[in-house]
Formats: sequence, structure tokens, C-alpha cells
Amino acid sequence: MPELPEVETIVRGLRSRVLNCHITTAKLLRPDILKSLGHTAEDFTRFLRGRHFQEIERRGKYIVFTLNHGGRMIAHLGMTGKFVLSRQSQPQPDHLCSVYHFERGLRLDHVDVRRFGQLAIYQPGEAIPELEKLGADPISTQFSAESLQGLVRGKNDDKPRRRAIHTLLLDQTIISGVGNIYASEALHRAGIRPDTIAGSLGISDLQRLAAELQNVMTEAIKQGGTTVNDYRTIDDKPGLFLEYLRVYERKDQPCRACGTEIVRLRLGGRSAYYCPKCQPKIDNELSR
DNA sequence: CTTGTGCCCTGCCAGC
DNA sequence: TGCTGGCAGGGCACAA
Repeated sequence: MPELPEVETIVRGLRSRVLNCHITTAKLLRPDILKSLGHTAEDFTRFLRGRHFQEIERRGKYIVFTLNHGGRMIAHLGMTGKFVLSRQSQPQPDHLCSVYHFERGLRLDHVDVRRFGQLAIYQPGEAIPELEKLGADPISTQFSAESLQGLVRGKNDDKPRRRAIHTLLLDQTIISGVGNIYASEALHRAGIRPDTIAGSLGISDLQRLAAELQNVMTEAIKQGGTTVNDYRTIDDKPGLFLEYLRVYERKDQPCRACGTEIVRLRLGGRSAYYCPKCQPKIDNELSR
């Protein structure tokens, strides 16, 4: 599942390979993934054909492609989405959702087995509602323990958020780019149990959490992300951070720090992994 | 406003 | 061997 480090890796790859390349044509093979209202597969082709990507950026887990006429396309890879560079002469892969043809036979395949991903196109100057909803970016220089404290406290300080910290980290409107892998990993590094009530965390906990979120994301980007199942770089290579995971998908295996067996917890329908020794239970009561 | 639940979709795998 | 049911999960609509 592409999270912040995986999407960042993909964006860097795309930038180095398809930026400013003339798009001879583009096709949408799965019109159901196009979420911008009232647009058809023909609109999609018309929007891209004859233009080029002038800018490619990451916002949370979204990829934002800015075309030379100022229009923008956003892509979300969901669970199983990937962009893979190919050649015109190569056969069409299974589960191809959209495809981009460039000059000199270069082709970009957008493959998504489960089709949880989405595409949307926006005219020049048009607002992009998906991006406006996004919360703080954990690897931005603006991100700090203080901003994290504001987020766990919610809109008014009287009502600190009572959700589990793991669930809060996954909420893209609060913090953008964190998924299940890095939520579990950052909490382990910070020594915080995933089911801790977010609003009960003190400033020293939040300082460690903010720092470890940045650390784990930065380290994962250096390894090209984490390949658990489907994720691949645009050169169809796996991300190598899997080797460095401390708790994610390691139920019953020894903690890499202390040897205690990793526990899997169900939180809001998602799996959270933690080490009972490195992440001890803290007092959850919101007294005061 | 808050938080929780079920749905979308397909591949995989345990169990029979 | 081959079928089946359950599971995985990001984001969204909807409920309370």
C-alpha cells in the first residue's frame, strides 16, 4: 500500500522520467476510477493528449500532475495501485486502469488490481477538494510536537480527541500521508502503545512521536519505500524498507529491540502492531 | 462537531 | 484437487 514514502519515491521517479515529455495520447481503461464529476474516458484523453506534465508533486498520498496549460490531474493509488514505465512494444498488463503514451515509444502504465485508487482531472484554476481536506504533512519543516499537540487536542482544548492515537495518525484530514505501516512503526519507535487515547498524550510523548514520524518516513524514502505485497517503484522494483520494519506484520515474531513477541491489535477495523514491552500501557484516563 | 461502521474490489490462503 | 468463505485495507458515505 503506497503511503507517504512510497508515493514520494514514485513522484521522484516520475519527475526524472516523464516530466516535460510530450504526451501523444492517454487512455482511461477503467472509467469508474475517474472521480471528477461528469467526466468520461473521452474527456480524459482530450485533457491530456498533446500536452506534457510540467510539474509532478506529492500531497499526502496523492500525486498531483500539473499540465502545461495549467490543468491538473490527481492520482491516488489506493491499496494496490502502481505506475510502471514501459515501452509501446510491450504487451498490455493485467488490471491496466490508465495508460500514457509519450514520444519515442515511452509508455507509462497505471495498474491497480483492486481499483481502490482514483484519478480526477481539474481545469486550470479549478479548486481540488481532495487536497483541501488534507491535514499536516509529517515531513514538512512546519511539522513539530507543538503542531501535533494542537491536532490531538482537537478544535477546542476542552475536548481532547478520544480516539486511539493509531487511528488518529491514519486520519488524512489530521495528518496526511501516514498509513498502517508507518503508524505502527512510528509508535513503536516512540514507545507509545497504539491504543493510547490521543488526547491523553503528554508533550514529551508528542515530541518523541513527531520526531519518530519524521525519522521513519525519511529513512523509508532512502530505501525507496516498503514493499509488502504490491507496491513497486516506476522501474518495477520493490522498496527495501521491509527489512527495517520493527513491528508491522510481525505478529508473534520477536521485537527487534527486546525480543518480546509482537502483538496485533484491531483498532477501527485496522491492524495495529506493537511490542508490549517497548510500548507499555500508560494511564489512559483523561482526568483534569 | 465528534467517532464508529460498512462498503467498494480482488487475490490469497486456510480449511474442508 | 478444487471449491468456499474470510480476510486485507484507504477513503468515503452514512449513522448515531
